[in-house]
Amino acid sequence: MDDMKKAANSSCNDGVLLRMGLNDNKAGMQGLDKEKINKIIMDATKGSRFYENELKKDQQVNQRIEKMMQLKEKVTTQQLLKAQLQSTSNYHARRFGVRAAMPGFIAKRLCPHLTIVPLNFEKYGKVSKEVREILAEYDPNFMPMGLDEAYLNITEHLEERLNWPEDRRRFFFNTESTTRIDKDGMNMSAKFNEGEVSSSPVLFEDNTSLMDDGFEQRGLSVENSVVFGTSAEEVVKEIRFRIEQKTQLTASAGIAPNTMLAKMCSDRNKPNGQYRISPERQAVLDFLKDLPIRKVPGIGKVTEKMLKALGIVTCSELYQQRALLSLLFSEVSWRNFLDISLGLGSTHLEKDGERKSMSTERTFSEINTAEDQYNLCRELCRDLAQDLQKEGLKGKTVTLKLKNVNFEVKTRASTVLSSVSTEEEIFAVAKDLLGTEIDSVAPHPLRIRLMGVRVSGFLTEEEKKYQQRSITSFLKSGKEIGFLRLQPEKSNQEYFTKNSEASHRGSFFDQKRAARQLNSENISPNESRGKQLFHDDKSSANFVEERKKVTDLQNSNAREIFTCPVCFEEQSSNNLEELNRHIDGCLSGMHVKDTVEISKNDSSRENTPNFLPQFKNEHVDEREKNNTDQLAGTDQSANVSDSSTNNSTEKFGQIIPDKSPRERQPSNLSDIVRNMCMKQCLFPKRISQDNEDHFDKTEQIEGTSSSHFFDTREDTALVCPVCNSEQKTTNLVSFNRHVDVCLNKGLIQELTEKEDFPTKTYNMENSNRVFSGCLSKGQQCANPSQGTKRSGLTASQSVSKKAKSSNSKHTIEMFFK
DNA sequence: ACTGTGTTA
DNA sequence: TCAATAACACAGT
Repeated sequence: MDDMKKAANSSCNDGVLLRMGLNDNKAGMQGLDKEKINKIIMDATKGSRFYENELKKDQQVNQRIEKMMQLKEKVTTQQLLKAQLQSTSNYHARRFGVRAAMPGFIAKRLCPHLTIVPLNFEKYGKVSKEVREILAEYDPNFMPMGLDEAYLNITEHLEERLNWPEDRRRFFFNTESTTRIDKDGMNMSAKFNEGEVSSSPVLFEDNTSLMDDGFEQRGLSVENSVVFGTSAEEVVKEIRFRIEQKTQLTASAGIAPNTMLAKMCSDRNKPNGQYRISPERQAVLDFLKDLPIRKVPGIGKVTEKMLKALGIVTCSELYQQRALLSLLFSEVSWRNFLDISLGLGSTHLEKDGERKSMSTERTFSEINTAEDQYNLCRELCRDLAQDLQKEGLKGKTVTLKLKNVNFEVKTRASTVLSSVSTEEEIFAVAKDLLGTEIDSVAPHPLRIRLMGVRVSGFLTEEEKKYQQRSITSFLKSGKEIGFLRLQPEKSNQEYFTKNSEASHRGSFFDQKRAARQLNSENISPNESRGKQLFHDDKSSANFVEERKKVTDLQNSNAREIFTCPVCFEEQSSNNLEELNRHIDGCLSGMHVKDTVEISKNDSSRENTPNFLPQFKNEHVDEREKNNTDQLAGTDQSANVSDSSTNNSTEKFGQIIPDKSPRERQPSNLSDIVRNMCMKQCLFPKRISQDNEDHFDKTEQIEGTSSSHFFDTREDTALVCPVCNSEQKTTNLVSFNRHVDVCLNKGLIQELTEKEDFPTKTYNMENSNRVFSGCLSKGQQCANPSQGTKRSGLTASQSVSKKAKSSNSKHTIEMFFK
């Protein structure tokens, strides 16, 4: 405990150095003299405004940590125990809760044997077509990430490759600049075999004995060539070899069963090497065991520091402290932490979605006159407008970013009702924001060193369509006059700019000028008329957009046939909304059914929100067992709800009360565990018997009693994402159950053996009271599915996409994403 | 829902 | 190394 306090109150110097990124946990710094560099930078920056600001920021972080530690002090043993149970079961319920919705989808999400290869190019290369061409040979769907990284799934390539003749795996050293390449070649071979887990001894041997006339004729002798094997490692070596031969760029790579691990792998042998984590559970855990959390993508210096204050440095500690983390951090965060500690990551390479914002910003030496600032602002708007138009984007929100000479950053945003894209349109908004800021420091000048403009809130593709349709139909229909009468002029003004300059500053002339600017490229020889027309035009578009949205939707698309993921009936519909309505209907129908089936107990419901998810799960599982026919529907409804928005989860929680009070309030720990195990059918026999044999038995029993709905259609083997072992069953119900078991394994063990509990000082003798206690009203409710907000101690993470998708409504997009 | 700040890559 | 760009989480309103 004292250690943690010390860590939290770490000195300012430490903090600043941390902030400045001088922390050698990340690869690449190992060889450098950290102390020396720190000193140099300290000397260079001490006393500067920059340095002062870094200090300030660091103190803010320290405050956050302090707050967190205070919170931690208040955490009771009871809460921790409760959290221990919940964190794991809620976690798995949510993460794998989508189960039955779509067999194929799930199977793909959980099981594929992926090999993902991020390539980190050493030099900042124009990773031009050439490279890309090479990568596409191994995975046509490879995903470039930024300029210097790409993920590819070479699973299929590996299969094909097994049958390839050797010549197809033979590559030549570049012969054009012989001397250099020879040298490179030697370096390459040396590096290839250096420090790699299972480098192939065959590589660079055996080649000399083969002579081939064809090669000789082309001036390519086998001495100048390499044959690569058929393993994943060999493939990646081949890729790196080819890239280097073609582009002179070296790359490091990682091979692992998911993106997160692959990324960390590629970090391992950074300069010019590769590393592989085999997809066995133990290999993953070994890799993670002593891995500093800082290495995990998404965990930056702040998160690192905060976790360090809790005594967490490695990924395994992240797992050990999961109960505490679930109390101190937001749900998104701690689930991400748990994901990390279990080595779970995304196994499919999703195309990154549509962009959400576009911005441009510039740093400069101090600018403090309003005139310069406005000019600069206009310039930024011009640049941004160009970029926007290149991608054909229009956005509703304009954000101005300012950094003053003290390095303090401010952003000011304004959302307008009609989306903007031209220089004038953007500037019209941005200049107001800028004006407000200038005014706010008046009579002092606004002294800035950075200005940026961002546009966000883009129309979605569909919205674009409607708008275009609306505008064109509007123009054609010639109903302007009728519409004009509906909208008084004043509201038109406000329609365009919410922060209308007229409202707080800006004179009449300002308005005039702004209007002129806006109109300059539009139309209208007559100024006043032009202004009117301009605004009216915008407003009309909006009006039409809103009014016609529904009808446009209905008329827009040809009828298509979808299969409802809930009732599995084919739905012929001409738009998504209709379909979604159907699905919602299906889902709520299920809810109603559930409600009727389960007796409601209001008094206990209020007292037991914390256990809902667990019992929800039980509830489902029990019926999976007892009534396979009905099960298909109810299970799906439950699980779809699981993955849906907080709203619907909440609703779900309220509608579905749990079981009888006796079960809800077990009198002691072992009762809880026993109940849990029996209800969830996780451990048919004695829970302390926690071995692999168990899984098989479980599967055999359940495999026979499960509905066909849950059978995977494909012949793909299911691989448990937790233990990474291939499962014999093709039945998703039993497969999911296996995953449950895996996830709960450690927990159950801990609870039964009463050891390995995060902080050993917690008194387990309290356990008898823990659960009744935590059901009382006064207790802090930490149930995530109830939407309880925690204080902002959270760290963000790149899983957000995951989080988002599991938060999306039960719309069809979710299933066909 | 929108805005503003902070973290991360 | 540093600036620029983008995404996202969270909190406050």
